[in-house]
Amino acid sequence: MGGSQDELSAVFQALADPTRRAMLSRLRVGPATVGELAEPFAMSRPAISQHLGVLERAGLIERTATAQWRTCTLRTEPLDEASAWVEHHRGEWNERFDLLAEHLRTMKEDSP
Amino acid sequence: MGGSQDELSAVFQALADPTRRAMLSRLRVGPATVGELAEPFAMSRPAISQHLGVLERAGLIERTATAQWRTCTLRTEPLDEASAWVEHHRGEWNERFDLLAEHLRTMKEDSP
DNA sequence: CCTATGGTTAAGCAATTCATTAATTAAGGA
DNA sequence: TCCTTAATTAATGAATTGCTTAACCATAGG
Repeated sequence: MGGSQDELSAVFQALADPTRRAMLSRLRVGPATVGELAEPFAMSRPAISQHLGVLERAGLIERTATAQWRTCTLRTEPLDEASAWVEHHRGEWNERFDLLAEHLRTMKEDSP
Repeated sequence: MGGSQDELSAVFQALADPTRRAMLSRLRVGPATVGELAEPFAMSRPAISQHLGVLERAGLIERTATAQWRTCTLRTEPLDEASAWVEHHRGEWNERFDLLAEHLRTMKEDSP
């Protein structure tokens, strides 16, 4: 099996947890420190750190260090593969929708 | 706790395994018996049965019994929620794309 | 009834997941 | 230097996952 398969598994695995999904939702607004990400959750910091590790290993976030803070940034590329898989399995109508989506995506790539 | 009990988590968890994804891909072509689904995999029947249990609990398949065969059918509804989540987190351009998708979806619902 | 076929259930095991607390690293400020 | 803040690493433990083999259930057909 290719590494691409495992990548996709890692992404879906990362998304299979409400805490991690909430973290990604927060990061959609913009980058945040670990403390800011931890704030909504009644959970120890090491637990937060481990969740961020899962997200980072799946390629869904990036952690950059400035002083004693780690700023986390959302990375959406891995979601493209996940999206492609899901959309491809959503039935007959969606197959036609996929073609439109791909067309629009191509148009976007071709534009500045 | 290891298990997340909400529906969306169960769907992503079910998709986080290459064997289960391959099973769903096979079912996209049409219904299949457990034996037919098991055929591509070097894996015991109980293992197959357990994977199908995960898919069924996530709502992604339906198992109906006729004689001694269990026919499995793909159910795509749970993928809608997963798709919505993923699409919603795929960045700025995709937000605009979401609007288009929703518009098309509405048009589809309004048509016979 | 007996037996083969198609699947599931039960029990067990190694590996992983998700959480904890305690210790550690690293930077900033009095 | 000492102390606080920010976050990670280490060690631990309970629960879950993904697989196995052995036993079981249900149906079809001599």
